[in-house]
Amino acid sequence: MRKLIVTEKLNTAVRIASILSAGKMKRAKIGRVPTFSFPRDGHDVTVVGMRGHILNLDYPDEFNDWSHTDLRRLVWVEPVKKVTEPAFVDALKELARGVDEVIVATDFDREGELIGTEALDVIRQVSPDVAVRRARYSSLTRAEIEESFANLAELDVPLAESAESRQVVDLAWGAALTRFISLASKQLGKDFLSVGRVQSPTLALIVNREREIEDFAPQDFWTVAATFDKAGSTFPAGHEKGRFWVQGEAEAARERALAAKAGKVLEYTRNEREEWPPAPFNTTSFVAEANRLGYGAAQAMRIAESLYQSGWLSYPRTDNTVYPPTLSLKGVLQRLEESELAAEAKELLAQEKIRARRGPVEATDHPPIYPTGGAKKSDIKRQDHWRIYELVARRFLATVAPSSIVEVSEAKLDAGGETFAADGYVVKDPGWRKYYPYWTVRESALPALAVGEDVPVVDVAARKDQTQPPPRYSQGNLIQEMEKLSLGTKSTRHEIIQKLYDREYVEGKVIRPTGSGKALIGALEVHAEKITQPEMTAHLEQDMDEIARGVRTQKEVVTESQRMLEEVVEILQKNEAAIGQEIEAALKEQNYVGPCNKCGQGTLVVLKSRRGRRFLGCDRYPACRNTHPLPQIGIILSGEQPCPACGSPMIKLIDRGKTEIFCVASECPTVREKSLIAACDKCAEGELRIVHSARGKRFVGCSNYPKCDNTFPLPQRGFIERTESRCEACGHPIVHVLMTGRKPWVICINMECPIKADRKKAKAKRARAAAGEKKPRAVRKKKVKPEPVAEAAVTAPS
DNA sequence: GCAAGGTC
Repeated sequence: MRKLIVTEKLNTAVRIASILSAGKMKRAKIGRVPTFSFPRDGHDVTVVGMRGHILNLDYPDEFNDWSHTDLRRLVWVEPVKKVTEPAFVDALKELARGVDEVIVATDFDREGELIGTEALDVIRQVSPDVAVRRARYSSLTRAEIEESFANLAELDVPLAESAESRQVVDLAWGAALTRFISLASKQLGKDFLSVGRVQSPTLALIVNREREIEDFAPQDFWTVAATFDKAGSTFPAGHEKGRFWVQGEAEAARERALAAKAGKVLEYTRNEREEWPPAPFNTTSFVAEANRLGYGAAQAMRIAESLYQSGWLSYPRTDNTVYPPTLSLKGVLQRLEESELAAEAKELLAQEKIRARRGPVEATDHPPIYPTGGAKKSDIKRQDHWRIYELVARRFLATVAPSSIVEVSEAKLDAGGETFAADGYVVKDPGWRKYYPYWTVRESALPALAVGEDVPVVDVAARKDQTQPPPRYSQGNLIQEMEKLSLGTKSTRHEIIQKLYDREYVEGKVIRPTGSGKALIGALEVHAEKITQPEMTAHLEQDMDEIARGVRTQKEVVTESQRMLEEVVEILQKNEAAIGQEIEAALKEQNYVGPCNKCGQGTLVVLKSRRGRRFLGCDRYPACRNTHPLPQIGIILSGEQPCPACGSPMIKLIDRGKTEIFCVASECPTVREKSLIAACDKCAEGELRIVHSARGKRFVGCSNYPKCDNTFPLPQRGFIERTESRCEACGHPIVHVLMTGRKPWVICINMECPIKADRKKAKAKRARAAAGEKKPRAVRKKKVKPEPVAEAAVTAPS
């Protein structure tokens, strides 16, 4: 008998084949698709792994023309299944020939059931009467795989249908509303505007937060803080009341406390407290943490997937925060002994018992994200990949490390009838913190006090403060909020956020909605509220459960949804003109910078080149061909006022909280002044200026480019200050690099400067000497910060 | 040129 086992992905195919064949499977390929064959119990068995969904729902081709499709009709069109992975479909068809039994062994979840059904549909085209069984496993351990293949079940048709209902509903709502909004606002082709069950409520979160910030009325309040002195050590204590809303009351409290000269200790406690290690990483917590290091959600996932593919990390798409008992913590530590973190791994291996922190979510999909191999920096060459690997490896180390022990003390003191609270927080034993340096703690000392004793008052101060609006979302916060609201899945949330950026609905590291993002949500809330609310997902989930339980049919659920959608489309169409105008106006305003400084008739607007680079151009193109380069990072807004020096429009650039206004004209004296380094020493015609590459890196280049190709690299961080001096050794310009809290760094811009070569040699010599003496060198941790900020006006060579 | 869900 011939049996075919179909899995969801290559990895599980390899694993299942090697378990069932005791490692003795034969590898082959059909086209580009790997297969694994072996004999078992007298049968010929072949395992093939797919690539997730191999089919996708779409409308028949005659509905492809957006401008000529009646939307109310589109709502009721039955979508067809189109092949998205032809190589896998071909391979399945070939494998289906002469097969007696198919065992669906895709992931044990709703989508897995549908993915298996898709494969089966293809197989049945070749072998209509093939027998079908289902293997259900929730982890890829030998025991569980053996068990699931010894107790095969049946394919769960209603479960697959529930997933298919989701596909139909998402496509209908997504396509109808996306087309409507794009047509109404005349944004067609690559500039289309999209709407969806997950993306629109996510965008609404951002827009609503922005409204809260806009509507926020800050309120003044005062705080009163006293400084006490216990035998020479002073400590601060805040007034118990916290915020005083009336200045006079704060002042009165301050004066009463000050007049008292001493505070009487009312309460004093001191306790040692255990602080547990952080929980193992699931996708959400990993992305949030990587985001704190400066990585975008999509970028962090891309790197994690790449590290998974090359065997350094476990599967990065998981909800689980509890290591399964089958994962050998000791084994992982032993592999890390081969890594850059060998010393840390050794220390943790020496523990009497190795146990891990359990996280709040225990799921069976995949283990939490952990390092599957011990990597050295030379194994992972890209610095951004290395930092992600190190983050995951250190997180793992922390989860198996001992608790941190801290001493927490609290005191209450009375001074002149006013009560003050002081607290101390001191790390006694860093425990896991030693292995996980990403979270810094703020320690505060509180001297030991005795209840009833008097301590002198050194000072009492009242400080004015203001209430703050809620903060904008970071990508990390947003992904956590999405998880809380069940918006999207571990595999899609980062993609949804990326989509909001791609559509230019949002911008910035600290996420702000753009004009079009606000206008879109504004219009949808009024006319199609459902699609802006997370509850739509919750309802769909319920419907899917009911289909899976056999309480309702796919047809019932889909028809009901189509009816609602038809109503929504009707309402939208009635208001099409107004909705379109609102969004168009917002788009225009969003891209407007000022009047054209060349032709005087058109306006300068932010445009995108074919390669996605943004630049300023005149809207009278091609009559006026005026363009100006723009920084590629940060938010671009109109500077509103014309440049005082040359009268051209100005731009406001917001990047990581820093706002800068500068003139768009690269020949403007204000711009030249900011970017000028010195006269070019190569061509004698141009001058050397700070310019930015396409990827946002700054360097020094000649203004005579492309005639003169003189360039020099620059440090990517810090403010570059021009000097009049030239290098004594090579004659190139000297610049100062200014960073807060550091002395100015004086450098010659020439990388080949003989002085630098000498220094390098000396450093190498020192290093050799140190190695020769076998002196253990302190590990110097490099502080790595996110991508550089462009602080000079951009004058890229044009 | 639509969505969201898998996976690379």
